Amino acid sequence: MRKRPQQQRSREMVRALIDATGKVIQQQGLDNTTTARIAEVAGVSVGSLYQYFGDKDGLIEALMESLADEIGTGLKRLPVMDNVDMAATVGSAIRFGFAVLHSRDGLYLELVRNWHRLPTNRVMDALQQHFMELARLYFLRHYQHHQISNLEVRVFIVTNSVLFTMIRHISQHSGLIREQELADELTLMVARYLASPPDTVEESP
Amino acid sequence: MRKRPQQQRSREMVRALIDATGKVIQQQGLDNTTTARIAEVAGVSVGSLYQYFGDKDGLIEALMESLADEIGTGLKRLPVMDNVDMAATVGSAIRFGFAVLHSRDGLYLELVRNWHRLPTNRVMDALQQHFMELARLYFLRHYQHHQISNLEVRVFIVTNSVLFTMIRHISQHSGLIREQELADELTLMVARYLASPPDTVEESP
DNA sequence: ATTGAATGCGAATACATATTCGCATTATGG
DNA sequence: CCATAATGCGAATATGTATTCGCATTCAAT
Repeated sequence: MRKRPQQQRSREMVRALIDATGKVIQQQGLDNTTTARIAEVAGVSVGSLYQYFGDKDGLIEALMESLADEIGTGLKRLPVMDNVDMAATVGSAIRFGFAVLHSRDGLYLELVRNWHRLPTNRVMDALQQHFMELARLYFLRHYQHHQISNLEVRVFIVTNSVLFTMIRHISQHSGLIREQELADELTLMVARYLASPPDTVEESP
Repeated sequence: MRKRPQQQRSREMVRALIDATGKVIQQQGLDNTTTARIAEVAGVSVGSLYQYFGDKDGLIEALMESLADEIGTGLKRLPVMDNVDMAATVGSAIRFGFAVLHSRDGLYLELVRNWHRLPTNRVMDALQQHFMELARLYFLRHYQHHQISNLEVRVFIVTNSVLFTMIRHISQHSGLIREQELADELTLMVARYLASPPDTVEESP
């Protein structure tokens, strides 16, 4: 952020600009998101935009940071320790994921679709770290008898698998597969995987 | 393709342009891939480029088509029916996936990273359809005793999970997780999932 | 009320890059 | 060889968009 807003009106403008950025990305897509349009939607001029954000990317970064907070808050509310049942726990996390992706009229969807050219990494890593923490707690509580030595790898796999399967489903497969079924199947896969002891592969029957 | 190349030299030029497109995307990234650079690398002029390709996207489409063939050929060579063991079969498919993503010096990686704004869908769908076919055959052969009613959903989940976990690993996590371990764990997850009967979730111990 | 700092403006500028077009060169059939 | 079509060229053009800058307006302290 180029300059720090000091007065009331400028703080409001910064807020309006960040909100407008989200709205424009959600409505026009990331590719058609221009500084001109953002300023217009925010009801300010392009010039003012550059008072507080070094460039367009700075604006987007600020948006991501704002959203990261939002997700963090949501994650902390997840009931992980209440359920003894692994599937139920995983299921609630997956439902939360779907809810986030569907919220804000597709803004999250557009952002994660373009994760590669955005500072999505910070959010993704935060998310993974959160799940890592949850998983650690869960296993400490319920699975003391068999150590999961490679929990990090498993959380990495599970996080990415679920996230991108959801995204692909929402953005392409509109209709052929019902979301409920997808959620159930994802839950099945993840719960079985996480509950299985390491370095053991079932033989085929 | 705007015009059909008739003479020898023009057919060679079209080939050179497609190859150059791949090379430039791989070396400069999709964002910095310009028609000027493509023409330069191909050793022809921009004007000539537009003789045979309506626009830049047409060129990229031609590239994708060419690569789709390459993948299709590779998939047909996969030994699916030889192994009775599910994990071995899944494992060989996953190794094939890694091999493709690593081939061509990161070209595939850059393409799939930007899957959303490219005609990757055709390739993705083809890939999924292939795996669907393989899965159907495999189950017909080895799992006649329990029907997998929702094979489509499962193949959808598995394909996307594996593909995007690989991509995330190759592009971000360079080092923290070894590729061998990731492949093994993915195999474990997928094999267990595909082998499990539908609508059944293990209770926690 | 005055004044200097903070804020706001948006036309003008800079830049990157896709696409065109008139002309030059090369191939092919007779 | 000639005539005609096919091919090839690349400077010039068109377009979209990020960023700047000189001037106008508003705030806040005295």
